[in-house]
Amino acid sequence: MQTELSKQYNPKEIEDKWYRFWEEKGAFHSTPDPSKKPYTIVIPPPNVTGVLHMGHALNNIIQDILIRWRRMQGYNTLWMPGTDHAGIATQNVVERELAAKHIKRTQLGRERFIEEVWKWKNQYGSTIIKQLKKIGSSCDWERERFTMDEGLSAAVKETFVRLFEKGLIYKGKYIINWCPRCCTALADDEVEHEEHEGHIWHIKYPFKDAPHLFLVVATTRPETMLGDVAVAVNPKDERYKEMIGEILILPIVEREIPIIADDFVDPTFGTGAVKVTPAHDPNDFEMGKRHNLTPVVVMRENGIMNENAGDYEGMDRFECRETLVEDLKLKKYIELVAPHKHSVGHCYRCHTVIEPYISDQWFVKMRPLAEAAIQASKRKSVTFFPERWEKIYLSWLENVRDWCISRQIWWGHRIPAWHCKDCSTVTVSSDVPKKCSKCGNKTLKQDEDVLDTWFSSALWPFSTMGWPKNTSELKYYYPTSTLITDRGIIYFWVARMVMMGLEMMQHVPFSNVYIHGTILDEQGRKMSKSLGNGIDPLLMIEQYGADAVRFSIIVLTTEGQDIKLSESKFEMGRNFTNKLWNAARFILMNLKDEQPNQIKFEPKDYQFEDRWILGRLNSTIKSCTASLEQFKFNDAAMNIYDFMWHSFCDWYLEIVKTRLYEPACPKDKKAAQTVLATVFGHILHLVHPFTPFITEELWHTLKEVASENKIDIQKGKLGDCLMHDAWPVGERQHEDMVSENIMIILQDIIRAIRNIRNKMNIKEKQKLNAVISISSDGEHDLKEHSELLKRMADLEHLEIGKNIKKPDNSACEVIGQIQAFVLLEGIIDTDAEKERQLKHLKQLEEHLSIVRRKLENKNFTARAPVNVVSMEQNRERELLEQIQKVKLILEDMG
RNA sequence: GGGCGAUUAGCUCAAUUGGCUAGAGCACUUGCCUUACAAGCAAGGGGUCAUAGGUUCGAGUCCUAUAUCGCCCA
Repeated sequence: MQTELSKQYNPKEIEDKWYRFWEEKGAFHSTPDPSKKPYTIVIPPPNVTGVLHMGHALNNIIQDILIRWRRMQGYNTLWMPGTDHAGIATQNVVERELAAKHIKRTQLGRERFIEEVWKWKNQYGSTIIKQLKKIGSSCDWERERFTMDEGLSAAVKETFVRLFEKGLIYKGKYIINWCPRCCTALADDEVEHEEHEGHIWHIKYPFKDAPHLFLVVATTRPETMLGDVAVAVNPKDERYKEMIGEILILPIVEREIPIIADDFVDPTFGTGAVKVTPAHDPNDFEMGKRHNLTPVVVMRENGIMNENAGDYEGMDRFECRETLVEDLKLKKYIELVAPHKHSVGHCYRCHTVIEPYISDQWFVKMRPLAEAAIQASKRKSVTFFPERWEKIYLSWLENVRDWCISRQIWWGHRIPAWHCKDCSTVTVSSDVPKKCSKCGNKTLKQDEDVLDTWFSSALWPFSTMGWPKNTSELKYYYPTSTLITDRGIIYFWVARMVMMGLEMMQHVPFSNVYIHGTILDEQGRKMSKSLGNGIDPLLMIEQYGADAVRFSIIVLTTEGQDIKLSESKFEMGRNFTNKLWNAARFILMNLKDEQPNQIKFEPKDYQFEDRWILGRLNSTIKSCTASLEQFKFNDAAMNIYDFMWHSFCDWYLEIVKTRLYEPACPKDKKAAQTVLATVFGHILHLVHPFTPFITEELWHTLKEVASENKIDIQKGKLGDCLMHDAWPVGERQHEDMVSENIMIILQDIIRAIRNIRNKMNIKEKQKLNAVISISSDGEHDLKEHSELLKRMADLEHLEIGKNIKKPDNSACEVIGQIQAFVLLEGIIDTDAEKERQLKHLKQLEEHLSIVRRKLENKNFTARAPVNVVSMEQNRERELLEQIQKVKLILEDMG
């Protein structure tokens, strides 16, 4: 192995290598093992048509962090991967490809078209999987599933049959959301509503018996009037009370339609009289049922007007609207046209305006299923993080209507229902039935429709484990642990998985749901193809490395908040990985010994800085683990970042250099080397879930160089790769608040001296002399560390003592009870020094006044907890002392 | 119309659930190519915590309004 590292980290040299290494070792693979606790995540299956975007990246980085962390903690972790067949989306993609070759799907026929889709899937379907590997996802690829594969198809059929037999699936003619471009029904939540600046037309409907009199109705979709079968008013509406039961003549069509009374009509909307079009409006459909009206369908499936539209037959629905309005105007049937803002539904796959349409469809009866899902979250069998999403989940379940599951497309799970040619009985079965279940006739025809893709996705947490077979996987891994997803599919997917899990498995599919934020562009807009504001994660990986992308994204991810992203944000992660790399470079250079010996040393041989860094490491391990347990990924990442950079590199590495370069004795050097390598090894472990590639690379090198040089970096046995190594655990023996507190004081003193040096324009290399005076008893503690102080502050001579008087020609800094004097004979800038002291005095006095304001408040001293009061009292005393010192210095300067 | 979220340094975000002088990263200023790292080092400057009330000994944090922006549902 190469142990000489380049000056700058180059992710390209190592990332693919390690991914291959892990995959070849089968390092991601999990098998049921009852002696270990499982930790399971099922991936939100991306569409086979999908290409990795930043949202996927974030989603999968989080999953990978959890999986890698839990794996290191000793759980038997399974991250179940796979893709979704995305019925409409995939069919659209393949249709578009065929269209380029001037082929229509209908020309091919169902079977040949489906062959084409499979061909497409086999060629392009793995694109997103390859991309997931690029970002380092440690999925169990041996178990990769696809919603259309054999096992999952069996699960879909089984579920359909069971629900049907239980009466939870039914077929019937209802108003559904129809996409005239995709030519299929959609579920309610597959419709996206948008505010449109439209119009409202007030149309005059003449009375049959008095053609010069009119009833005026208001509509935003005038073309549907062709299908009107009544006009409705509120029975309590005084204006129309007398007219109920009268007959109107539908303009243009000249159909006779009655005026009916229905409580549903809102008298304050429009004119208070509404046209009733049961075939083209959900409310009117219900009203039609209540009044026994026969719906008139005026549109074909593709949005073209049909024979019931009379002269408008053959026109597109919007063309019809325009023409019809013109005709109504000409014939003076329009009373008023007003601009009107209203929400219009669009197909979530192709954005075509949705048409409410009466049609024969399959439905899942949602109430009983939803009720169980509601109870599950109320008793906390499923917990949302952040918890506010529970309300969103509940409100959907509480108001959900029956789910239209049939789609009039070809790509998907064909409904396992067969219609008898003779008695038209429907036989539902997971195998092809030989005869009609009622009349025994053998000529059966399978239902043409396929199921909503979300129907199969809803089964994902158990269908991927082999259900309906009772596999060992199912027994071991189900229910899964955590689901990580975006808020956009709480209804589509999360709620439906809970319903199906409860119904089919009698158990929720996961105990925790973590909802992460959405990635936005710099201006806070959603990233979209049409805006062209997306950032390609693969391009970013190419430029900055996968680890840098992962780390940057995670640092930006504060719990559940959206993330404004720009390319430059990735520099942060790149700098972090480069810092890690160079820290490793330094350590590796300094572990190398000409004649490595097994030098024995005891814990008592550890120096102050060793104890300090081990203590800091210990608390970092604890806080980092605690953050991960609470899904606070950015806190965990920043914790390690801060420790690695600002404690380990900035201070420990610098302090320890003398021990490496000019050791007092071999033991001392060995101790420093051991601590250096041990702490860095732990850092690599802690960072590994965030930046798996670079840490794996550095760990292997570190391990090798350490063992060559007989440096024991980890008690116990070492794993063969970092990703299978144990997650660090905090150890009491390393807790060391004493060293931590002393180090804070030493750092303050060093910073103070450096500050003076800087303010007085003294070159860094120029050695200075200094005096440190302390007004309390801590002088021995300070004296013990005088070598550290001298080295870190670049001092030649240092005198430490109690209450030493300010030396002449010195600049001073007051740090609590300590005064640091830097002797500057001939170089001191008196004015600058005076200014510094005055500024400090002002700060101290301001602070004192804040503290005094509190203490002078009798209510404060009486009611605040004693510790808070005594804290303020101590502070007052300290401030007074410091002010005194600064004043003396100023006096001394004249 | 209903619900949710956001508003803190020039920018992007934190703040352990009400208690030290509100912290990071980027940007900025000054000085350094100091043999791990200029993707770096050292030292700095920078905040009326959206606004107005209220609760409290004490509010960025809790309550009530208001404003602006965003998301979801109808």
